[in-house]
Amino acid sequence: MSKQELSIIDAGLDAAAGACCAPLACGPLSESEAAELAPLFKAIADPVRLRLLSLIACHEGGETCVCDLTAAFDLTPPTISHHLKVLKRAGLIDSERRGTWVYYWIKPAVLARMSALIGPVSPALAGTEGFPIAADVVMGRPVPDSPPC
Amino acid sequence: MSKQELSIIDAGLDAAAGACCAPLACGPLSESEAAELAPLFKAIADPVRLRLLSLIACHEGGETCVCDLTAAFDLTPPTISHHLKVLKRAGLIDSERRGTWVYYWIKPAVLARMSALIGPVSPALAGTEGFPIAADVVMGRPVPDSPPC
DNA sequence: CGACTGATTCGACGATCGTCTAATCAAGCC
DNA sequence: GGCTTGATTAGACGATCGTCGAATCAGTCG
Repeated sequence: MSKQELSIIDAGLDAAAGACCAPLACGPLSESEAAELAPLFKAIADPVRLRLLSLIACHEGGETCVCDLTAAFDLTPPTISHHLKVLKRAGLIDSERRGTWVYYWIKPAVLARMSALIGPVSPALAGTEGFPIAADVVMGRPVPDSPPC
Repeated sequence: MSKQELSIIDAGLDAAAGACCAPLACGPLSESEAAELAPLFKAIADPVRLRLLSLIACHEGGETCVCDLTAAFDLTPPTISHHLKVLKRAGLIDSERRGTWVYYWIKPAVLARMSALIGPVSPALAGTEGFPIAADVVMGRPVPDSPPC
């Protein structure tokens, strides 16, 4: 059930990323692209989910038992379960039941694409192309000098 | 008015980024770090604001008149104004009145740091599904090539 | 000054969100 | 089979969010 959601997401991201070198900074996002991208950011736009994500991401072995996650918060198990569901529906994590316990792991692909969208250029390209934003980041003001695409 | 908010944000980001080489994937976010980071993502977790941001970011000259922005949506001026305010309060954009018109421009620094937080790893790894994030060099981050946490 | 245009603030409305308790499902063990 | 433990689902509640119309503020120009 989360599969087609994922494909939709991927399609959207591909569209957004494929159009130009620096998705956000270059091509104005279309209405539909924005509509597909926004839920991804909404999924991580919560302190609890942000911490959940980082707990899962940094756990050795790459996966984390739910019991370990609930223990890290002052919230009730249902609440944690709810947040995990939100993250999973967004395609940021996946899970599997093994015996009594359920394990969650992170899916870095979507996260990386979100990162690439906001951080104007993918890290790999950054070195070769001298992309604007990385350079003028330091200053508050925009530097209108270079046309990205 | 937005000044102290900004400093708070910067402090939070510095704390989050300074603690470790790969914020999300390495150090489990503290409660307070998550509390300061989440609003940043919430600010862009809306289709309209995402489009606003991209419209401003990709506009030639680096700044955009509000009138151009409202024209790009089916929403009323007050609504656009509201979204711009949200983005500004988050520290993602700034504005200035010049005569009759108000111009907005993007502040790439915060955006770049958000990007670094969620996508701290090279995209090569991102393609492979499933496993954790080897924390390595980040795009813009001045990570001293020191111990990977 | 007074009218006009562009942008924001104010209040109100329905919709969504985050959290909880209670109930249910899943697997292991007496 | 019947407990026990771990995790999720269901339903309810208050809080926050996105949008609007109306009113207000800021400049410009007759």
